[in-house]
Amino acid sequence: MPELPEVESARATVEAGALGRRIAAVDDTDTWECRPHAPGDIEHALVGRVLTGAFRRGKSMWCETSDVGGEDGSGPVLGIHLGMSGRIVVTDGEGRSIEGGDWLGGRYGRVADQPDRKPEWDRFTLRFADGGELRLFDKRRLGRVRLDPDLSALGPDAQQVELAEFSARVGRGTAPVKARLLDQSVVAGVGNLLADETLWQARISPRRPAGSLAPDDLAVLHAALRAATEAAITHGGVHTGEVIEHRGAGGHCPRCGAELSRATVGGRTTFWCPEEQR
DNA sequence: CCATATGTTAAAAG
DNA sequence: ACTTTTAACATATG
Repeated sequence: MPELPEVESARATVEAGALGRRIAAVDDTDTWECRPHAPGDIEHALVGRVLTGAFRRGKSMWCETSDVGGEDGSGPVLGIHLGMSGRIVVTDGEGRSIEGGDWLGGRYGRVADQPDRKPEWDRFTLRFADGGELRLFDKRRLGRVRLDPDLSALGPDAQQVELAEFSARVGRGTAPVKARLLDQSVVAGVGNLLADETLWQARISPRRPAGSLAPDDLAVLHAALRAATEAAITHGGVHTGEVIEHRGAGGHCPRCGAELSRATVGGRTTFWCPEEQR
């Protein structure tokens, strides 16, 4: 699931439910997701501390920490990447999950049950002194947890980048514009589905060389990215995009009815409307 | 067995 | 040297 909107929901969940709770134990024994740390490294860094803030840039999120009663951010930083299938679950002392965010009516601190998940897919766990937990469960195991992550290679956040910088970064090169949108060092946060939705909204072909886009094209693309991102956050995920539900064999454009084209662009399966997207 | 999957990245190619 | 593409990564599912 995770593209920028899902990571933002995860960040909001951590912010709403996990801050200020004393960390009593840590399971960091998955040496793949916690690489290059050895088992116990993250545990020793975090036990006895509390999370003091949850932040995000693109698809990367991180939590600042402190000693109990200490100054916010004085402890190590806990970096989390959800990979292809990772999700965050925060539970209260009774085992009920806590969700935060501006989606589905904008209720903060909502308590809800967590659907289908298997315990063996838990890859990393913080156990709080009150009995609750913060878990990363990740079916495909491509997520990552690490201390003091290096985020210097990330471009500006796709939700916040302004038009001038967006145009300068995206509107150059010979690669297909979709490949540039997917490049996290150009702009951070756009994944395969959000790219397709954005390009569909902007009526721009994913195959257009990025450098061929006129300033007006880039302005439309920028607006479409902002709109698609905001809508996905509000509606609960990138899968709620207008064209996303039509991605698949025999899918048709929900605007004009033309059959969607399918090809690999930027290394990923891509759907677009051959009539409207030029 | 083959293809597919909402991500990242090292290596190869251009 | 810089940009672009491909393959590999670990795992599940149809």
